[in-house]
Amino acid sequence: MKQVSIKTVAELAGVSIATVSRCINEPDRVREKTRVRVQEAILQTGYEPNTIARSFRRGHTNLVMVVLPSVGDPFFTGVLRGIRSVVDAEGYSLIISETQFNTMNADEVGAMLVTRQADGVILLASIFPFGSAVLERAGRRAQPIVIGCETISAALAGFPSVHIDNVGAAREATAYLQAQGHTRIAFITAQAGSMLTRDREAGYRAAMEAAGLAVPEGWVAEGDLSLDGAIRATQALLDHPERPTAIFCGNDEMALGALHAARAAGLDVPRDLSVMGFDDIRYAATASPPLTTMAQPAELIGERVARRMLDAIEAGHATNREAEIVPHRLVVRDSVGPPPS
Amino acid sequence: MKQVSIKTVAELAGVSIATVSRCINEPDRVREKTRVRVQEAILQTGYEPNTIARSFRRGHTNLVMVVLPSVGDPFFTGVLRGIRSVVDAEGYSLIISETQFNTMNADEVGAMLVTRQADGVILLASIFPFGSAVLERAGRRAQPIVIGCETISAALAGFPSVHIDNVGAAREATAYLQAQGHTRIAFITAQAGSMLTRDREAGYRAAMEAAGLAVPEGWVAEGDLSLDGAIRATQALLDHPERPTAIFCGNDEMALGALHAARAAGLDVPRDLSVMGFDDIRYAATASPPLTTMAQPAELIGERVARRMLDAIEAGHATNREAEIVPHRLVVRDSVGPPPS
DNA sequence: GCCAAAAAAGTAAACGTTTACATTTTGTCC
DNA sequence: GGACAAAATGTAAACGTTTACTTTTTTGGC
Repeated sequence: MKQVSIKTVAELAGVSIATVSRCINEPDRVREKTRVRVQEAILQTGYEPNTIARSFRRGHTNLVMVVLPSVGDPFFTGVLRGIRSVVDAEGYSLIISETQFNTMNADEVGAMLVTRQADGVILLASIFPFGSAVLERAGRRAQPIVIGCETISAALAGFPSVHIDNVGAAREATAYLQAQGHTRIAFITAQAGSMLTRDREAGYRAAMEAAGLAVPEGWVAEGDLSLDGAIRATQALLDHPERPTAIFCGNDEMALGALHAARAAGLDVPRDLSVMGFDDIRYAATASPPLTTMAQPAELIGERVARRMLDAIEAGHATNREAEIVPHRLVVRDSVGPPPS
Repeated sequence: MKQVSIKTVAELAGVSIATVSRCINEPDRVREKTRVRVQEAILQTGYEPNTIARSFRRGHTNLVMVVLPSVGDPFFTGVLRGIRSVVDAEGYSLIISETQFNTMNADEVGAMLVTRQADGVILLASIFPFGSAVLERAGRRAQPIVIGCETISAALAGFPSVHIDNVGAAREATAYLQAQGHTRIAFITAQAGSMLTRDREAGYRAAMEAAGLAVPEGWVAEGDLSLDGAIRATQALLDHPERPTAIFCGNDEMALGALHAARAAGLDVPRDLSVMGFDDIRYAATASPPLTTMAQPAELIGERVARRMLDAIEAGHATNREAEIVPHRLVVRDSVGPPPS
């Protein structure tokens, strides 16, 4: 069956295809009488403009690509919600690519851009190697990349970015644990090599050093960013010869795992062990016990990132390449208490 | 700066554009010597094929649209992972549209298809009104819709679908609660009008009726599919003059909320109250207490749905319009026990 | 009713690819 | 080395829009 194109409509309405196109895109420029005739023809034929042809002609797709570790991570879900709220309003759709916490090949991202599949790319996950290919190409085309993750942006001065001060926030979280009396504080990080919790680990270490506290070998455990990984990491920590009295987790998902592992080991949180999270995902408040955590404004980050992306697309290049720092906030609930005496 | 097109490459390599195109798409059909010359020209110019032009010419986008309530719902995250695993391998990308648990306007879905923005649509959320427009148009174009949710497919005989037997599964879950000795079993459903838990509610009611048990007014509470909604619903249930001894939740997210509400009310689960979930999301096993739930094979559903979508795209029409039923499975953990005496 | 200006509509090219068909080159066999 | 088939390459059209430019029609003032 043949596609009904603008030509079909034009013939039925007895006008030229240009007029039909104008009826759709700038109705003010055509006479009322013709307009209704064309409208009728459109209805009658069931015509819908062919998006591909339109994109082709216009040179853009109205598609924004988002690269993130996983849509299932509640933190990224929040960021995504923010992104969606702004791009939706402007008629853009989202192509979502998940790295599953691996490092995405930069060439894939570059290809996406250079290949014009998307009008821009929002990077919430680390890609590798950063540098030459992507930068050069994206630059040459003036196609926008906006970043929503500090550790990436650090490596990439010159790209617009939106994020919290991860180092500072982690330092504050650690300091809060110290203020409760803890001196034996462990940290659960992502797998080695991942950049996702790198700054948080740095903040943790800085706070420990500032307080003159040691971080023995083994106190920084790899939790894989997952529930299961964190359960294993917590078990290892509880078996450590110098068992910590508090565990600071690189994200809330892992904190949920730590809570479970502690419970499974017969420990009461926070009486026997304190657990601190990071992100403030929606499950944090209803965890048992409710999780004390460092909140990131996920949705706000998403909104800002998307706004800047759209501005850049509009302008044809990134107008503002600065890093924008959004506020973090300590949320005190019940998973942190004084250390056992 | 002008876009590097196939023409640029052709000129540099001293061949026609057709040859360049062939080098890319059917390299066997060009002589070794020419091929390397063209390859060099491609490298030298940094040429990448323009995806839009290619899609335009080929008539498809290699994009599949997925319409779902929310990517943040762990059940749908699982389905999505399954979908992605199969479409990735075939070079398709995913456009994801979230309805946020509202009913999506069918016209939007129809437009997406008819407009050729995507090669097919996978429907995991209800859209409304189902019928005329979408059906007719999708049918006319032979553009594929595949459904991964029974309550939609029920309304839509004739579209391929993959799902569990929701009614049966809910009946079994309810029967399991009855087998533990419960007679006062409540149900937390989605908001009124939502189709998402409709069949599960039907299964619950059927099991109650089969056992000759009453379902007093107010025992089917609206939980909104969210943590907060379920917390409110649970509170209402606990205040009910005929307080139930077990609560069966339409999905695990709500069961997590119920667990929290019970704890907040000073109740011990399962000693004072039993809670049964549905889906077996990844947080179910680490909840406190670990959640007894009816598992759906989320990832499998995703894989099957995607496979059928791709087959349909390939064939140009849905080859197999049957509903495919995948198995459910009761997962017994610790949130259900005998009723308090 | 005529004229100029403004508004409306039409014509045709262009976007970058792929591909049917035509042409040229290569290889093989005698 | 000539004839012929097969392989390689080239030519040009087509996909459905949008839009710069041109032509036609309408409007309004006299």
